Amino acid sequence: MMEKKEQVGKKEAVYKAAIEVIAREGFHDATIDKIAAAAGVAVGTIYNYFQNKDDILNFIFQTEYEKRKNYYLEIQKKDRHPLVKLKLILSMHFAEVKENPDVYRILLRERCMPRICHFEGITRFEGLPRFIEEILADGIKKEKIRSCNLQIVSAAIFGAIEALMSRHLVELEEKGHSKVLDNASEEIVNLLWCGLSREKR
Amino acid sequence: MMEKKEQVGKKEAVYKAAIEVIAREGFHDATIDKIAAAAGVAVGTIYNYFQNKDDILNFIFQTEYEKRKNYYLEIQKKDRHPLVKLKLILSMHFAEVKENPDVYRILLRERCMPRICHFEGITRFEGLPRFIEEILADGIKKEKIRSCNLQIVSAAIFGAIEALMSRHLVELEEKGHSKVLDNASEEIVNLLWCGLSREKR
DNA sequence: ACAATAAGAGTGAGCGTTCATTCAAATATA
DNA sequence: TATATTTGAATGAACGCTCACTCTTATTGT
Repeated sequence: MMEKKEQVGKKEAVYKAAIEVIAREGFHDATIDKIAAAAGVAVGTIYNYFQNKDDILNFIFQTEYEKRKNYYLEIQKKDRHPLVKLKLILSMHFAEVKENPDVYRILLRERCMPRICHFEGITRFEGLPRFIEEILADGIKKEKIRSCNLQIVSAAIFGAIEALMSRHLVELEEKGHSKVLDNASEEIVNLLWCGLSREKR
Repeated sequence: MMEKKEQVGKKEAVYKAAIEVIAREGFHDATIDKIAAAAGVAVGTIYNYFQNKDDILNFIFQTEYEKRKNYYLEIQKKDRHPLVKLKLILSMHFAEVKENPDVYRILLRERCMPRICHFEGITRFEGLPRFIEEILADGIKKEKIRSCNLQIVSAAIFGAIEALMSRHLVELEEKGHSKVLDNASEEIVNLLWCGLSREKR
């Protein structure tokens, strides 16, 4: 009647199929043929929605980055103790990885692709620790936490988050289930608050 | 008739060339031709010392894993405070990444290859947090540090180490120099000991 | 002379990408 | 309403290129 024809969620279908296949086989072994088959679509069709194979991965990273960024921003502007904010970030990530393991398999595995210029989406992702840095900075300014080296501590926290999610996914693959993340956010926040010292406070 | 095989350090030459090329281009784009050229050797020669391309990467991981494992074991059996041991581990890694950035570019980037069965060397590497776990367990038993979830805390610490090294390498590539690791081990050990609380102890 | 090792052009499989063709729905025509 | 024409999404066989790996020949060492 008007507009284009029916592309009823074809891109969506390709997107979901790509996540499934790339998560299972890795980006390198995830051929266009496999993704097309999983999406129930012809090879050529994929190229109606994506420029090339790299573009698919980039799109995944972009999309998922936006989600996280928005959540980070929301948390950031709350008026809470910095460690409460950090706990929200931890819980968000841990809930997401439980709900969407495939996505995180990709984010964590393919994040370190070499090609410099391509994959803008990946480099964006590397900016997430920046949000943590700002939360810490704000907390120091408001004298809620002690002063520290922001770059180092924020990188360490983000690294810890990633490592725990990786650990969770490995356990999931090896044993079919995982309790790694069950108390992880409490444990980490507690560690960040009082450290490992035995003295009571 | 001197030895069973090998002429003067051909395997060593290939090994070093492989590290250089893989670090620069990533494993996928590091072709055998390039490695052979960098080693000043013919393609066929490489196959006298390595079964296939994967075997080269595996060998790198194996070799480098052994180095770290031995160092971890040495530290582990010292009679020191657990956080002193941890600091030694941090310092060792940070010194190594400064001295041998190419090796760590590979260890950190290619560590998350998908192929399950292959790359035994990589899965070995994933065992390193275990040593941290044991150091912590020992420290708790001897009442040097408070009790905590070993799996979570050790994974977090190892993740923090990796993240800081990655950060260092990125800065190095972007700006040509990096001070990220200059005070990193002190900062992290301090964080592990007293956390971010403002209260004095 | 005889292994042992090096050499590197050749080979074939795999895969990303293209493009001529198809065909059902949308629109125009009568 | 019935029929002709246009449109462009979908298709998938074919293409071309990139490697990992092989194999025959050359070189080196004893």
